[in-house]
Parts: sequence; C-alpha cells; structure tokens
Amino acid sequence: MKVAGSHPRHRLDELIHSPVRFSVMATLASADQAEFGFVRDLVEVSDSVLSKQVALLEEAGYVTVRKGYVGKRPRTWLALTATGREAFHRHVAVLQEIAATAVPKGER
Amino acid sequence: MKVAGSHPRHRLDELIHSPVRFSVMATLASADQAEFGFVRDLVEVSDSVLSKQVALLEEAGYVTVRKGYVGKRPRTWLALTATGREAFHRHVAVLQEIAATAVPKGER
DNA sequence: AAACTACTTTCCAGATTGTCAAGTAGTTGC
DNA sequence: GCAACTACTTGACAATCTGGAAAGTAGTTT
Repeated sequence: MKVAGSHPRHRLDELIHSPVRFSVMATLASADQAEFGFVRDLVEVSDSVLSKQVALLEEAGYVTVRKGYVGKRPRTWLALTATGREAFHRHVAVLQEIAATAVPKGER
Repeated sequence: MKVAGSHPRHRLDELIHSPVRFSVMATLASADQAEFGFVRDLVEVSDSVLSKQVALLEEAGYVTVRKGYVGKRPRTWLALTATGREAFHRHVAVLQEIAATAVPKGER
C-alpha cells in the first residue's frame, strides 16, 4: 500500500545530510571523542565552518563539546551523544535504502 | 601521507547529493528507464521540482529524457546514461567510505 | 469551446553554506 | 610588559540552492 510520505527520502536527517556535518558525524562515530583540530584537519574545513557546524549539531543534541586544557593550551573535544550516534546510523541506513531502490519489473 | 583535498567528502558529487536528485538517480539506477509520472509519484515530488531537477541531471549528462506517446497521450521517459550510472555508483561508494571513517586509536 | 493531461518555465521568498574579517581569552617570546 | 600567537567563536555578507505557486505550452477529449 502506497502512502504519502513513504519514500525513504523523507526520513533523511537534513542536519546530518550536509557533507561537512556527515563527515564530522562519521568521524565522531568511529571514536569516543576527537579534538576540534583533529576533526578540522581530517575533514578539511576551516575553523569557522567547523565551529558553526558543530554548534548546530550541539544544538540538536547530536554532539557534545568539552573544553579543557592540554598543558596550558586550550583544547576542545567533540563527541557524539547516544542520540547523535543513533541518528547517524539511521541516516546511513536510509541512504542505503534509497541507494538500493528496487523498481519492480513491469512498473516504470 | 596527508594531502590537501584527500578527505573523501571532496569526492562527493554535489549534483547527486541533493536528496531529490539522489532518489531520482537511485530509481533510474534500478531500471532501464522510468516514466516521468512514475518517478514523480515514487519519489513524491511535484511536477515542477522533478522537471527542474531532471533538467539539471540532463545538462550534466547523467540522464536522458525521451518524449513519446502512449496512445495519444504524451509521455516522458527518463533513463540514466552510462556516465550517470557511474557517477551514481561512485557517489554511493564515497558515501560509504565516509560513513566507514576509521580514526586510528591514539589519534583523535 | 471549455476542460483536461502532462509536463515546463518563471517569479519569488526563505534557508543554507562558505569566506573573510574581527573578537575573545589566555600564553609565550623578546 | 606588550606584541604576537594559539585556539577557537562570531558577525557581516554574498552566492547559491530549493521549493511552492502560478502561468504557459501543446495536444486531446468531451
């Protein structure tokens, strides 16, 4: 039965879909936590872009930002929340679902 | 060795990344061809959105648009080009590569 | 001849994204 | 002790991008 809003596309998480945020989430998903500078260099974004995108992810409750020191130098650590991890996995599952779209023969 | 532009994110195809176009490409990837109306209903977009997005994919050489008739009613068929199919598969591979980001222990 | 089908195109408003420059807060070098 | 530097953060701003609404096109049916 065909229902409005049933295409998996509607279940994509817009916040995660942007390439930068997707990459940041993927990075954090593979580690308990990561330094701001490490993520910035790995994902290859500017300080300002990472800072702003992380603020959005934090607002959404997907990422936590912890500030501390390494010696006397300030350092910021990023980590996924449980919610963020779930949202990321769900988003990836939806992408796969879309990518694997199967149109039955006869229909087209 | 770490090189500028090496994060897989830079290899995402911006044209394919948009949810609507990604869904359209996925649909076409699973069939030889599909009717405009079929794709519109499956992906759940308006005529105008599908028409515009398809025009972009056509310009890029990813999709071909064939107009014909079923009886006396006009009908439009969409299909991926070989280039479009490759671009789609490459894009999906890059998404998987990002999703599977592995940060070595010790680094973070 | 008016309505309808199957799109296409234009106008437009709102949201997103990135760059660049300036700001903050504390630290180090001369 | 003050200018420079580190590690971000914030603000101003321009460039898209996207989608909705509505009008347009071309041919068909009632």
